[in-house]
Amino acid sequence: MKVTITDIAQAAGLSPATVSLVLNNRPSRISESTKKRIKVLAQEMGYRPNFAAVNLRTSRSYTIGLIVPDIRNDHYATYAKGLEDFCQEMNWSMILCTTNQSPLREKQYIEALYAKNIDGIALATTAPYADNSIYTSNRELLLSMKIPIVQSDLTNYKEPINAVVCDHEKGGYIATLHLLSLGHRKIAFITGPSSLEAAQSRLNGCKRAFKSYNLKWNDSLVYEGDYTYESGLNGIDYLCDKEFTAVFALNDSMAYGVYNGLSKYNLSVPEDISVIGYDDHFLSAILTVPLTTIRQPVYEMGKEAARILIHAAEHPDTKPVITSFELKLIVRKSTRKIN
Amino acid sequence: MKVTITDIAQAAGLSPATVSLVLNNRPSRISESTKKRIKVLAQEMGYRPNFAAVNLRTSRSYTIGLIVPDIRNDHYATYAKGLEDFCQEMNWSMILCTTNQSPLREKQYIEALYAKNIDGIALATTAPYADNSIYTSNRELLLSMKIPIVQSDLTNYKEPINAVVCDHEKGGYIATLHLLSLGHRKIAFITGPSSLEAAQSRLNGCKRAFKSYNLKWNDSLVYEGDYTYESGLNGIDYLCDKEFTAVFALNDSMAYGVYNGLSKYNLSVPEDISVIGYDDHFLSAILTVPLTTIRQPVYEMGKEAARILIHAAEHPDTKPVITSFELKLIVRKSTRKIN
DNA sequence: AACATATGATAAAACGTTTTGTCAACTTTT
DNA sequence: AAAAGTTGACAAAACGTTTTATCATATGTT
Repeated sequence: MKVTITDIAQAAGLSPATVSLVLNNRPSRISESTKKRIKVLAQEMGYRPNFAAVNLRTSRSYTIGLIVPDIRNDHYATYAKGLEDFCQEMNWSMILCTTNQSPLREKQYIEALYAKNIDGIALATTAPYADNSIYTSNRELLLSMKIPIVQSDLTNYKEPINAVVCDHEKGGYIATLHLLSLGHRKIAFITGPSSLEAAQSRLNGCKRAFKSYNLKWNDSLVYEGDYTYESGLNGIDYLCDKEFTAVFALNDSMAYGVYNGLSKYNLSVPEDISVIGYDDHFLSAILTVPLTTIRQPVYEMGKEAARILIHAAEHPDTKPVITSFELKLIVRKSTRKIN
Repeated sequence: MKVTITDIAQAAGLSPATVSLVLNNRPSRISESTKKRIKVLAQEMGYRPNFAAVNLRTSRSYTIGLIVPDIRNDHYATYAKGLEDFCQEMNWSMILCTTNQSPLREKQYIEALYAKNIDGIALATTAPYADNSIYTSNRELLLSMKIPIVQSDLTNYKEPINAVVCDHEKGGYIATLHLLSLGHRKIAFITGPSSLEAAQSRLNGCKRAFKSYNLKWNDSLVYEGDYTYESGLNGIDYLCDKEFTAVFALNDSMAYGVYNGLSKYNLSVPEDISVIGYDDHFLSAILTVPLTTIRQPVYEMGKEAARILIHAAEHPDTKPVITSFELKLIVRKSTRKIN
């Protein structure tokens, strides 16, 4: 059987109260000698606190929930790892919830986490799903629960919330600038869904780079993808009869599609077409033609998200914070100077 | 504030006992009319059970723990997704624990999960780590806790345990057979760590295929890798002065290393060298030269693992089961017939 | 009319903690 | 020697459920 605080109290000839006080290092007037005695005893008897009891009594679970669309996606896996590593350091736990982009499933998770007295929720689902109304009501549900939350890559809530973000406008800007500085002028863009805040920002950055070079923006060289490999392929099919020397795929998955799409038309990277991605997926470094891309410090964002959540759980009156991370251009072999 | 069973009881002019009985659909002699009344009231008042209380009272948490080396690894992410999807269907939760291959961290997790009254543990860490003794003592700790566990890809415990496995000997066999049937006779092997049961089995399957063709096995064409991309690269460096027409990398990551290693020596796939991998990583299909490989139904294994765990938690006296899954040869473009 | 049975619901204990106000036994001060 | 202060520890309630034995009341049987 499990050994409880009462068992220890009995063995030591003390009361459960005393044992609890000592084991939690609570300010109290217990003598050093009994403190030592209890700690030794707890060690010897192999005491492990029963978290269900702690949780019930304190309504704290020392657990956070992570809600992501898909854990197989490297981006979310890395984020999860960051969160989880920090939780481990703090002796907290993380419940993983994957929604498969279903707002209904998201709702179920939110309610389930609530029932478990979760101490914080990291929300990594940003997409306004097809059924926007449930998506929105989920945000409201979340806010009404008064549980600390931290959102990634999104800040447009009604009330201020914790968030970890990158300046994607700048990301789009520096990537485009890279291509421009290599001499490219006819640049094709394969974007993310225009409904996403971050996707919009990236594109705005691209446009700003064009402006800074006094170049005219050409909408016909823009293809709206959906961040999938396939949409990268489709993008090239759409672009094939247009004139361009470089492609900016606004995430790496689409860049892979671009690679294969180009090779279908016998165009090689970077000889014929330069390609730049966004995300720095771990694969991008080991492709036959390593991909130039923008790196988001996703792992660090995950860690910071956990830090924010745990801090907010322990100091209920902290104001929401938004932590912004730097993006970095990683130049590899897929982009080259022309002319 | 949260609405409790007592609140509902009060509102209905009944006792908490009655409400609990009804809400859990327990066999009882409560009249249909009160049942309905309670259910309606619970709905209206937005009742959510407090799991901490349930957990404390029943010492059931309706939660399983998943222990993996690294969630960024596609294999484990897919496995996790399988588990998590099934948990979601059953309204259970999954706590994610990533060990980074540290047996100490594994131990901490096992103890933390125990403290949370976890109902089952899916162990996906198979590697006898550097410090074998902790690794082993962790298995014993796990067994001594009398919590249902399900191990993947490993069966050599002291006592029988639940497991989900593939017949890797057969996997090695059919992959090698594929190469042999294409006319290859000088085949190089880049294996996994010989300390791993599954890696050993795969290699045994390769040897059996050779025997079935009455061919002599050549140890000098075997390079022991460690399942990483780099060891695929290193394998080619080791093999470069040997004669071979095909490489069997015993996982896909190493196969990617092989691709790049070969291109370093100006050898192309499959014209000069055929390459076959193992795992069917999602990338293998979208490489410029799509990789022939052996597919493990990892997602299904994850689902089955969850099913086993939940069933074992609900029927404590079930005998351990070992579910075996079929491997499948996926022929793509990286292997070709010669002569 | 007296007893047995069926029906509907409840009282109360228990799960293992945390926490606060209280208490007894010393020690110091007056 | 009485009062005041200090020290060390505890009693008891509370958190929100689940569960079992029990209790009225109503219905049926002889």
